[in-house]
Amino acid sequence: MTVHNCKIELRQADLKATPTRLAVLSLLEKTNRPVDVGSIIDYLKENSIKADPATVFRIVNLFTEKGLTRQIHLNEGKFRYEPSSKEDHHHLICNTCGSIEDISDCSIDVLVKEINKKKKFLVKNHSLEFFGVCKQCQR
Amino acid sequence: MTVHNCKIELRQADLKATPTRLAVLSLLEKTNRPVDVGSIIDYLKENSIKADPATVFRIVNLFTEKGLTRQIHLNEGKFRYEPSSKEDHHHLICNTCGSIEDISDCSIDVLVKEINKKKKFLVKNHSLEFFGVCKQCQR
DNA sequence: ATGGTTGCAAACACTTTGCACATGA
DNA sequence: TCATGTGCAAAGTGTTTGCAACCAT
Repeated sequence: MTVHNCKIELRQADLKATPTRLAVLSLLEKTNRPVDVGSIIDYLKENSIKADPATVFRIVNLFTEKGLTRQIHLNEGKFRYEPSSKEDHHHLICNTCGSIEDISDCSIDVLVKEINKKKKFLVKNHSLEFFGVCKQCQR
Repeated sequence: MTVHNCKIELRQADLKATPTRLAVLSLLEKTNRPVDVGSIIDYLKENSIKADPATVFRIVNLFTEKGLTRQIHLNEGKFRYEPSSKEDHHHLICNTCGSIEDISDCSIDVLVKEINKKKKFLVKNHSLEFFGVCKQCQR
């Protein structure tokens, strides 16, 4: 996702395209794992974009509100964010090395339908994460 | 779960049965939804058991470590705890009224097996929560 | 020009930690 | 008695907020 594309994406969400927002969005787009605010700040620093933590929190909250990103939680004490341009998926989190792998072919829809029928509960979204040991760490 | 049973449970986990621990454990056992530390402290206050927040955090962490409780996260900024005596289950969280309903008949095992086969990832545990609108709030 | 965006400082919520004292077994 | 549990105070994260200055459109 180029910076130009990010600009368009921001405009479509009715957001001004400031340097910090562009940087955050393109970082999220290009990183293949959910990112927390701390890492975003580090990344910005490395790229000589100075931004206050408060601003970054405001940005990710706004992005999430506008549907540009998803807020996810991997049982840490903090939230992570990933672009909602990625198709709906879930994660395999390795407790040993901390790697995060995506899985997308999740047949959760069946469950959702069943819940709707049995419990009359209208599922809007769900979180599903798997914790364990990745292939590399198993030896 | 009686206080006496809680004593036994604590002893089995190699933990001294102090008044605060007994109270926390029996609260968790008798409450039918996952409880956060704030609520535990409120409950203790109401029952004139004075306990420092630090102590309560230590207690739930110890309980979780010893396998007496499970730590769960419902996309809030904090953790909740439930007794692991309850069979493995998941939750339906209503975004409107905040109600939390259990669902236990979750056919996730199939998924877990598939992940193991396809990705060679060894799943130790998983989190699965559904967010949406409960029956009552749908009108 | 002006309304949305940011930096700064302060505050907040949740959680952990060190240490001295207290207590259950 | 003595290892273990607790209270208190302090500090550490992660996150939000108010306000004045700033900047993208």
